[in-house]
Amino acid sequence: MAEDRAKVEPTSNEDRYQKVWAVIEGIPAGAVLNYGEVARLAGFPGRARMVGMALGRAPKSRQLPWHRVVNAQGRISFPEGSVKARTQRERLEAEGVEFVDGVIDLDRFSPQRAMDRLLWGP
DNA sequence: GGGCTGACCTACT
DNA sequence: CAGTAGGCCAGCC
Repeated sequence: MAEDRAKVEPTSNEDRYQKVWAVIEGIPAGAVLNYGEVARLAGFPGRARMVGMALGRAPKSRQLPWHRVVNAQGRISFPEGSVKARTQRERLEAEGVEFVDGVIDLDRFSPQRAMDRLLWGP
């Protein structure tokens, strides 16, 4: 019946956002992930845009480390010079993330590398 | 319900 | 290296 059809899609969008937020909360300080990677880790490959939505709709009470999410080119996805962009950059640099020409080396500042630094030092 | 937008990505030229 | 094209899909008219 119609109810069975409804159960084919058990997860609501709210649930999807919860998964996305959980992944973002798992990004260690000093590391960044791009939107597509967050989507993939949350179980939604190819849906990078959803991550942006989830971030925008995240409740303030959640205190997400939203600044650790950048785009696939390693650049901040807010208009350059905007308050948000500057805030994000400041927070990242405070954690040791380096910008070269406004670009972050995603490989060098991946969560994996961050964990390595934690264990082995810089 | 159709159309547009957007904190995006990959692949290809 | 830059620029384009197509894919993606939840919100919001």
